[in-house]
Amino acid sequence: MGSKERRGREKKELRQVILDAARELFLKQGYENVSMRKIANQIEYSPTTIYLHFKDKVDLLHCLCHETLSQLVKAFAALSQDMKDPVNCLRKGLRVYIEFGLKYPDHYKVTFILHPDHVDQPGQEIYEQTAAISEEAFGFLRLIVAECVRRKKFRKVDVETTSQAIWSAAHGVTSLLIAHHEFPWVEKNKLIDHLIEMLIKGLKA
Amino acid sequence: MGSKERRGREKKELRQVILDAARELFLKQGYENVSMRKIANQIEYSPTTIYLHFKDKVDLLHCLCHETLSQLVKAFAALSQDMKDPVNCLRKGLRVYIEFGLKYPDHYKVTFILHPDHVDQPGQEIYEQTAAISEEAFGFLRLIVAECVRRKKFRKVDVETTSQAIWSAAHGVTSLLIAHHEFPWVEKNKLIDHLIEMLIKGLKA
Amino acid sequence: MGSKERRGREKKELRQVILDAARELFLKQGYENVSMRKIANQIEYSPTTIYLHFKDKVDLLHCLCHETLSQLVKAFAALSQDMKDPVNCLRKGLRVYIEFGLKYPDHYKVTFILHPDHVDQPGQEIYEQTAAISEEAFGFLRLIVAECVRRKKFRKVDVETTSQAIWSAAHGVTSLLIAHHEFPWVEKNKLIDHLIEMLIKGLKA
Amino acid sequence: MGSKERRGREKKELRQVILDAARELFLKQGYENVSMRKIANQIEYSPTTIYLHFKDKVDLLHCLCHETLSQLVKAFAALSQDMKDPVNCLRKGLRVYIEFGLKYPDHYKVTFILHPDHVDQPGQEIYEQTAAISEEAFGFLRLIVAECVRRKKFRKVDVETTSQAIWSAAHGVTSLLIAHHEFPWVEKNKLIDHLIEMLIKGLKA
DNA sequence: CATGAATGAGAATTCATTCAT
DNA sequence: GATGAATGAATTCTCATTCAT
Repeated sequence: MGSKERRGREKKELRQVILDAARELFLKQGYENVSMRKIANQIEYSPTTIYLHFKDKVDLLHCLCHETLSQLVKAFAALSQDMKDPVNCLRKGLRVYIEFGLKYPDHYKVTFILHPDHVDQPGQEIYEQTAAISEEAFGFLRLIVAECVRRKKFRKVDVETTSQAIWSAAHGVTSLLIAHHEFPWVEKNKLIDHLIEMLIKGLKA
Repeated sequence: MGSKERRGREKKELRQVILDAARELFLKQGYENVSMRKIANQIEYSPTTIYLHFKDKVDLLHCLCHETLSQLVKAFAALSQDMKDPVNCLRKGLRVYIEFGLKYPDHYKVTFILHPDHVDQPGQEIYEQTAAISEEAFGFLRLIVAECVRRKKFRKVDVETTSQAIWSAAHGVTSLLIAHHEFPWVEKNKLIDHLIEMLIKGLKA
Repeated sequence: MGSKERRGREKKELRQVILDAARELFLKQGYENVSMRKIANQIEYSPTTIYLHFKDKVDLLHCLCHETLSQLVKAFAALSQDMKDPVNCLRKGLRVYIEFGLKYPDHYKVTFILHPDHVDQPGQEIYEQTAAISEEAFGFLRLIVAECVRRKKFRKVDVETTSQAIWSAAHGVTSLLIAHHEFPWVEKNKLIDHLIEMLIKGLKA
Repeated sequence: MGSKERRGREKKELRQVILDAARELFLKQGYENVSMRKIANQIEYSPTTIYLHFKDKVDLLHCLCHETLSQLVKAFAALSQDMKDPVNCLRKGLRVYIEFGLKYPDHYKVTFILHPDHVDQPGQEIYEQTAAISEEAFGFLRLIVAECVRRKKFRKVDVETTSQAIWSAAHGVTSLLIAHHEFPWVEKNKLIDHLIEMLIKGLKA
């Protein structure tokens, strides 16, 4: 039943196939509502097979997060290459961050929303990795804000405080949009743009 | 096993005891990871008893949110009595909101952070109630922003969009401060004030 | 909720009110699917109250059966008063029996279909009563058949064997119609009449 | 507790083991009073295991019925090969049916007696299957009756109605003999023969 | 590398019933 | 006579996971 044909998908490494399926399902149904069996069915392998590639369900999620955080970092890295216009760079960076959250709400939740206590287990290798890469991502923000200040695009604000405040605001929209579907939000992009512009205006020299 | 002693809290209404226990557990372990049985064990009653007070698990969550929102609404109502200086009123309002969250992180998390969205089933009575009171709370913000615009303290921004953006930002700090203790935050009040001022500056006429 | 108003029903004895409600519910939903609470809600009393009048759920059912069997016996008794035309009397008697079963399928099931083992507990007073009244009912059939033979309306068949065979046939339609809703039966009355006439024809002198 | 030894019946397909245990329990205690756990305990497997072989409890019941009906169909098929004397064929067919029930009372009860009707959900695959095979079995009876009429052995009765009436009668004896051991029946074969002859006489041309 | 079979633990929920009042 | 509060036991069913192969 099901795990027979394994329709002609390109020979991606199975590990990646699993990750992709899991991501898709977590996204559609939420981490807690996706069972290993569902993932297995989706990819037409047996549940057992997943355990050959991932220690357990949490591991799967962490790998997913790591993967996606890497993408975020890459996107940030690309962005901060070109710092000719640091304000625009910040603008774009925030967009990227927020959209990243909206696209992978479950990874976002795990990484930025949930209390780490019951998902992360400090001390585990994968946890350290996630923490590190997460810090790395924040570094870009700090960098860009610093550049804005250095180039007098922004008032002479405290870089750390400002970066944290900006992150907070960006996290705010992201998480609310993710968690509160039922609220009568104005058009999503309008909201996001408005917030970003407010922040930038509030910092302009 | 356990349901024998029921330490000296017999007087508190059982309903409230359940709500408190549920909130605490939902927070520590996440809504999906808390079973009715766990709640029952916590309060040293049988699982069945919970069903005498709440229709089901979702009902429990909704009641929890409702409770929190009611308190918040009360605080806002007091504030918006005096609108002489609407900008200051907004400032204070945001402070109130954020501090409310920091003071009652449990309530805040359950209401604004956890909120598994498959839990909302439009059409159910309790859903409408929560939606209504949530709308009521947000209404205060909208009111104040509108007043700021009307009195030309703010640019001619769209009131709804702006209100949502402000709420987002406020929620951002609140939730990050609550959930990410481990992050090397700058001094809490400094961060909060900085964010609030940024927002206000970004809106000034 | 619910047990407050107890709408203006005539002051039947509560016991009877419970019996009537239970009969109705058992009928509509089946014995196993009716909870004491459902019955209580129906009559707008508390579940506890039912236990003031009936030992337990099985007791309730037995009382119901007894009540209805009494009616059956009464109907038979009335019928067998007038034996001018014993064949017609048999015809009517079978009709009464079958329709009784179709009208009170749960009582019928308990009394005639289910293996007594797990519902009846020989030795209990109520069980003996039901057995006795059941035997009483069969007696009428025996009586009528005997009369048909005596008056040469029927061939010289063995009365006991014939009575048992007739009962078997009547029980057959009744129980199949009750238990096999899904079968594409011809019109119910047509089937019943046809069977009865077949039986009678098969016995005619 | 218990699921350790799994006495020497490892070879029988587990699926069949489950079916047998379920049949036995459904019979002794009634479908509604048998839990998946009870079945599991009986066979000394975990409840979960049952779900590897059957979708749910209803599925189990349906498979049980299907199994029984298949056997009956086979027996009928053999019989209706030779239709030289259709009346005699009917006689034999009824005998086969009744004796089948008496020989395998467990199968018979589950299929024809218990059958909680809320269990049938038209539209489900298994339901259609059961309906089909049930129809198939009944088809033999219809066939034979039709032949009796066609060859003027019987009056010009409605074939469908007559077939249903005959089945009803046959079911009647079978089920009463199975379920009501305690009744003072005349000699079993005498009763059966008497009923069959009555039916046939009642139909003769 | 992959799986089929199996399981222990636990999920939400409902039930018949009792007890103190 | 009636009830509100409470419960132990049971229900169906799902889950993450493991083990022998």
